[in-house]
Amino acid sequence: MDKILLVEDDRTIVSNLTEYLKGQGFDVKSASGQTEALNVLREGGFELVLMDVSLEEGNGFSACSAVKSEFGLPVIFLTASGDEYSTVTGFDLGADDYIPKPFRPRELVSRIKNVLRLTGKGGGAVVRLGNVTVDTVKGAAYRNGNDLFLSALEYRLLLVFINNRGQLLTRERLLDAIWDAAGEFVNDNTLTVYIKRLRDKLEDDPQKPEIIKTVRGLGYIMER
Amino acid sequence: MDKILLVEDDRTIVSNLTEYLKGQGFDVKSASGQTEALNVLREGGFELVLMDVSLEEGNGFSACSAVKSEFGLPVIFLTASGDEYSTVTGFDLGADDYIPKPFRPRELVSRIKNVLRLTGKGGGAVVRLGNVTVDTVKGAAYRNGNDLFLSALEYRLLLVFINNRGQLLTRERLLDAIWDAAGEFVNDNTLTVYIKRLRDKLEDDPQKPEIIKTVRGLGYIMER
DNA sequence: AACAATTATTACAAATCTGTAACATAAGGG
DNA sequence: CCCTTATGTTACAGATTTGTAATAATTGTT
Repeated sequence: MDKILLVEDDRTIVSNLTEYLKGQGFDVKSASGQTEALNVLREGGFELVLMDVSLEEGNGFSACSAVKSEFGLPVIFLTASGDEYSTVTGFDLGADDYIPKPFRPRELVSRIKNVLRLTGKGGGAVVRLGNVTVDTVKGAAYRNGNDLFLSALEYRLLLVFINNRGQLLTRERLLDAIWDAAGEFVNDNTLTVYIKRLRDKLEDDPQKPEIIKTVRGLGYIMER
Repeated sequence: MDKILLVEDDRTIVSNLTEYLKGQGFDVKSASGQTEALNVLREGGFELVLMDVSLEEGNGFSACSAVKSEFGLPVIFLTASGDEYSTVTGFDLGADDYIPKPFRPRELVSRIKNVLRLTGKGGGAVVRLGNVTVDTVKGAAYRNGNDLFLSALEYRLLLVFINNRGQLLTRERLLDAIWDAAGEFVNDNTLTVYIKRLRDKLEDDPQKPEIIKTVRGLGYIMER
């Protein structure tokens, strides 16, 4: 399960939170200060950092930047001072959420899961469409686990559908999204051909498309 | 600037928040209930929905699912009841943040910007590297605003660097990330050539790379 | 059923991508 | 400074991508 680092110097809080979060299925490590935190992070495998901003050495904010820049992990601030200044500055420094103490453990878990989902850590950033999986972190699409080796434009076209799932996309809008944005002028049929190429790679039965559907006279739509 | 829909039936709150958010550079529209909200959303162009969960018709939670499924927009709940139940359920239904009333306007703005950043709406999901911009939503990279037309593999290689910024990446790791994952066996020099191709497109002066740096004997690193 | 309009399919050259090899240059150790 | 090794550069052939055109199939409407 997701591995979390808790940066907190209050032994009681550490022990309580650790126990609670472990009970919720997280793998929890702790560190009592910034320096220790960075050392523990180097052991690798962490998905998120929970950080008390009332830390003695430094002010927590600088530690946040350090975590972000060296490890690229999401950070949630826990703080006693629920004042406006801290909130704004915390977010400005790249905190992904901010929870004033006292907080309820269940809310903490909700927010942890939420941040993991939003940041695409903990197994996110992947869109599933039937047998097809699109991983925008890797920039690749897979079908039944096999790399589809989409061409650059096929991939871009697929992203347009994915980012507008459930919405009808007109031919014009699709053409604009891929070709016109670059100031190209292409044959109208180019889109039709690309739709076919995508379907041939994505669909189980390209003759009966389930992923990219035609809405005659209007355009195409990707079902959710 | 970012276009936001405020769903709230209290006229006073609507007028106060609208004014404040407009002052912060947001384009704010409002709706007093779920049905109206969905109609307004159909006018298009929205980036985020702020939703009061103490709405009369329905309970706000179902409206959240509707917004998510039909428009794919991030939703922030505003609520009078800061109770645990609402928080958990709100996140479960896909809310991207949850702000109990009363809240400070500045905190609201922070959280809006944060959600826009995390969800990649509002011009987010874009990574800037000097003159180069990578938009993983569009699946494209730009230099001074011009599409670089990276090939599929060039783009994938770039993503590996971006997702590991500030970390040293060995040749082996890079080769694995792009080629070995697909079970390919390629010449070791293939990577060197791709590094050059990327640099030729990304760097201002490919002879003096600033974005992808060589760490002799160890690998390559993308600076932050 | 006949028709027009839309969408799908196929095939094809030109452009680009991809991997390799051969050669060039740069960096570090003795 | 010389030598070795790592990295950079260039050029090339084969594969793939890309856009177009010609043709076929489908759909909805008379």
